[in-house]
Amino acid sequence: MHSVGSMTYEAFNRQVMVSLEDICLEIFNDDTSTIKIKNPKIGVKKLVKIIEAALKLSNEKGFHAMSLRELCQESGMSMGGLYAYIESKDDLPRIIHDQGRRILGKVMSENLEDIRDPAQRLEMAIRIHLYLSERMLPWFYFAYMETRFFSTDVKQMSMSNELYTEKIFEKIVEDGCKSGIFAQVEPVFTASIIKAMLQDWYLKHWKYKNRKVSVDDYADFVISWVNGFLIAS
Amino acid sequence: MHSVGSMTYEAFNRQVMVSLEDICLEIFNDDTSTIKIKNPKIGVKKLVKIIEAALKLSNEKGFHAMSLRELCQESGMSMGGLYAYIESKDDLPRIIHDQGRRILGKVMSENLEDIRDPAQRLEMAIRIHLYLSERMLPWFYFAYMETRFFSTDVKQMSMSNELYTEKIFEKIVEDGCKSGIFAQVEPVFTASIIKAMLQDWYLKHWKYKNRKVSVDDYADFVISWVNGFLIAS
DNA sequence: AAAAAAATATCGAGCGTTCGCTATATTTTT
DNA sequence: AAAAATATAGCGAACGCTCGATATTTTTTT
Repeated sequence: MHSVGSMTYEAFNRQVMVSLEDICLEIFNDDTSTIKIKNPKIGVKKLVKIIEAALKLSNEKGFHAMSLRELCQESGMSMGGLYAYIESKDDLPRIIHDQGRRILGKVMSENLEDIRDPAQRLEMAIRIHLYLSERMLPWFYFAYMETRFFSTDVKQMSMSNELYTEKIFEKIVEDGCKSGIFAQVEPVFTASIIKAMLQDWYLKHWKYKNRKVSVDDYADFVISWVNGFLIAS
Repeated sequence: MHSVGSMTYEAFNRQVMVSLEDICLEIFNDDTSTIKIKNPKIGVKKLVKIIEAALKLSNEKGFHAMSLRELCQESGMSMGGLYAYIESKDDLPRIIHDQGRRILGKVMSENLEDIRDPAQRLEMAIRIHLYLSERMLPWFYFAYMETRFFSTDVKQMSMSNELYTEKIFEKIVEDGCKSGIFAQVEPVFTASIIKAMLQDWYLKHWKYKNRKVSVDDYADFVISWVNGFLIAS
């Protein structure tokens, strides 16, 4: 069994390798119908640039307000060139969500699979989620703020993503309650509120940055709060 | 001193009168330079329709994606008619924020002014904020989701709004710590997290509606969680 | 290994459409 | 009839998107 007491953001960064290139290669190989580029070396490199530029501009001024001409300038390509990678502007959110979903799923399951104790599992889940959102902040922000604008299928993809995370916390709390380690609480409610705390980190990032609160500080505080409720009460 | 134990959403609705007409009359009287309508009876009525329509469409598809032609159709007026009430599309967020800020400030201060006990004061602040956000859900959603897109002055107005609320909670927690009623906690952190919980109510409203969680249920749960942390630990 | 040919990737001007906005005409109210 | 409010037609600009031309890379031939 793992010892999770010493997990920090620094350790997370050393341990968890999520290369944007790797994920973009997967997307490149999957989306052969929309991506008209053959050479993976070229395609992946540009895909990375497109996603980074789209996230940057969308988070600054909103996806709708971002024009494709701006996106071209930011990612260093032309209108025509861009359209070798997407079929329409609405393709972008799908590509971006694809990328995030793959990483989130991979990292969460990898880090939780061999921790059995509910309290340790809960702490690890909270830390991993916070650390990953710190590392992929633009993606988390985008996924939260822009989802409501998109087509039904992208919206559903995003919602299932959200429920996936929430279910993880529900399950842990439920197990902890059953085994008597946690107090008898409502798992659905509890998971909701834990999630709200985790989201506050990436939605109000500027606030915590201004106050010089590190992600480790925040993680410690959330965990102490959750434990205060689940164990003391 | 008030007894706050029995405060419910129903009681809030009976007690707290926030008429959209009244607020729009105030806006109408203040914005004489931008609003070119003379007759208050006509002007206020249309102003209400414009605000309601703008909130509805913005929350559905985003402020940027909402065209003024759609807004005209939804509010039952023509392009020319609309421009008797606004100088530009960017006027709308300012008017909407104006309206919300007035109500929020009024309701919060009115309901908190004569409660001294920190625990009661905290509970009342949580309930009032939740109940008000339930009643003015489109406004709260709009204020949260669209702020980042707007001009500097509207953005600052919105941020000062946010800090105003946060300061209320900070102050209460601080007082409670000093007087020994609450455990020794970090007021800034604690206020942040309480705020995150309150925001979750109006940001994820569909989720709680699906689960048939009423705003009273949610308020009870938040308060029990906060008390669990502030008093038990 | 150099040259020619083919395949791949990039470019940017320009398409039709819709945007925010306004000048002018018309209707309604006083 | 004067004033106030509304409706309409249309402006220039910017939008998403396309397409023929061009540059670059890879493959084939000599």
